[in-house]
Amino acid sequence: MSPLVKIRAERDQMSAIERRIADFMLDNAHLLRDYSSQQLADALQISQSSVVKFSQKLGFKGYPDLKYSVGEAVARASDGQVKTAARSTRAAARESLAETLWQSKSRAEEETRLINDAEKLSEIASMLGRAGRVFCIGLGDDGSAAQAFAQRLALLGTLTVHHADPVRMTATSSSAERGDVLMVFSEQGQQAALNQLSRQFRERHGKVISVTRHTSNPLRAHADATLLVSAHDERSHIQPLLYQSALQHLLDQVFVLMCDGDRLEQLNTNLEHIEHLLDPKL
Amino acid sequence: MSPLVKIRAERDQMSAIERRIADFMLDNAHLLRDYSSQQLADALQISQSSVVKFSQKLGFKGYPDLKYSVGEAVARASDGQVKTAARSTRAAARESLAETLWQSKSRAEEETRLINDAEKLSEIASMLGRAGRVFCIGLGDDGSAAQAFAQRLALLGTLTVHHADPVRMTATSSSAERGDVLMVFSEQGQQAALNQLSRQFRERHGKVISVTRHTSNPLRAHADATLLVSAHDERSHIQPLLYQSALQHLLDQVFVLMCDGDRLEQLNTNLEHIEHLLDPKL
DNA sequence: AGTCGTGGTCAATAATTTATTCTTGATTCA
DNA sequence: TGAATCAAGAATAAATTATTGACCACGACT
Repeated sequence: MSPLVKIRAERDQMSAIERRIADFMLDNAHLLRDYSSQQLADALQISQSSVVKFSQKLGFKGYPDLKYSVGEAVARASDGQVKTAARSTRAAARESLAETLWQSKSRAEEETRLINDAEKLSEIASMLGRAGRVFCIGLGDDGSAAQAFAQRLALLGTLTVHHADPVRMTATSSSAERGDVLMVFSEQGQQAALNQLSRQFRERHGKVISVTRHTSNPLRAHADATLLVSAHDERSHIQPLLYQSALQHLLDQVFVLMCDGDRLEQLNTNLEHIEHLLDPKL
Repeated sequence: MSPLVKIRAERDQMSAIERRIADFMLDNAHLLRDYSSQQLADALQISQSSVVKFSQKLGFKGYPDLKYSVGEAVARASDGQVKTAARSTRAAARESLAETLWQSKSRAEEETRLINDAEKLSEIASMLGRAGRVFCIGLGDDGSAAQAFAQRLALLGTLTVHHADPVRMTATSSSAERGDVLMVFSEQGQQAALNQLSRQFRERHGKVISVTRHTSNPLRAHADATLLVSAHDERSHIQPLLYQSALQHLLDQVFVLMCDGDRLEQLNTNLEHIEHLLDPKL
């Protein structure tokens, strides 16, 4: 996987200095060839060891290994540019909104995929599958996602409750028991009310799954399992769309993983019921 | 120029040892990443300095520079292959759920893009922008999408109401006036209640935008403008995911199209307000 | 407040890798 | 034969990279 995508994905939970390095590399990937770790450190006014540590944290053997990898990525990328640029400039200019927006979503999806490995998703899916009751909560856009997911779970035969209001949720969750699961949707993970709710839920021996942006945040820190989303765009009206899209894809995966034998049957039964419910109304 | 081409070109006038190095690089270009100059020398039973001199003779700053350059060349060369080779055999089988599901979504998006041309979307965006009031309605999954879209519109400063219940909606819409817009979300477009609501709305000189699957259906037939979604999968638990994704993308496009000067400003103001609303709760 | 632990940074330094120098030996040509 | 040239390797210098240990900041917990 491209190191640049990886850097982008991890950027959010980096320290200030690491983020400086990340930004520099993202901005000047093509110049990296001429930088030793020391020169890079000087350029950013940081220590050389920080650069090395940065490289290792990302999973590379060391700085030269990262550099080599970035070189490959740049080569690939600029190669691709040649191909598309050759497809006449007009074609690129007339690229529809649909296409560019979808590409942005794809990027977000890729970043998100990198930070949620398959085992973790399976684990979460089975956690939800085994759960006695599942509670979903989230505010604003997160609330929509939470609600939609709750409905999907319900179709699979899992007893699921959705709340938009943390206060009422508190009342409900005070009856939480071992085996119950709480899914908390909070992009920034900074909602005091939700964090408190989570703590309370865990005290009653319920499991908490957090769904947040890939930053270090208190909600995520205290959850039994975490779903992480990475999505970036400098335009404030685009970024939420990317976040929602990546989040939705993550939830869809969990949903699909839960669709095994029994539950799939249950789902089909429910879908039939719904169809019957609507059909006669013609 | 690719270093590999250069090496091949000069190979004929090299000394025996240089030729050994050249051959090794040409044969194992993709493995070079893991070789230091010393390791390469050991592998070929020659001295490390010979490797360095070889690099310099070819015009590179030194061995790492040559190595970097070979890395680029390999990346470029294998880039094209990867795209086609990855399609076949085991690679496809071991592709993750995330990837295959996203590919399905991409297909659905593409199909959907083809049946909603850009002009139509612009037209719908401006229709919503000019609207006095906007009403959104839908049942089940369609309801979630309708609700989320309504909230986005509201952030843009457009007076928007969401309903999940057609009966209550009837009451509201009886006050519809010229300039109002009704968006009806109904995958199959067969909901009698919604169709009747649409008719009633048009009688009161409101505009109706239908959002349905790309089939011939009564709802779509009687709308002033239509958004169409195409998404197919033989698996009953997958298809709704694709439908939702393609639908969401379509709505996102309309939203983005509406984000011009004034409204974008309004959006940013609202987002700030929301942030303020949440922050102090820490 | 206190302090324990954690995580991040840097300076110093160790380790590794790369580049240069210098010597040797082989070859050529006057 | 002997001077000149050049490739190659050994030794070594230089550079780059990696690790260590000390320090500080911050949050959690008492």
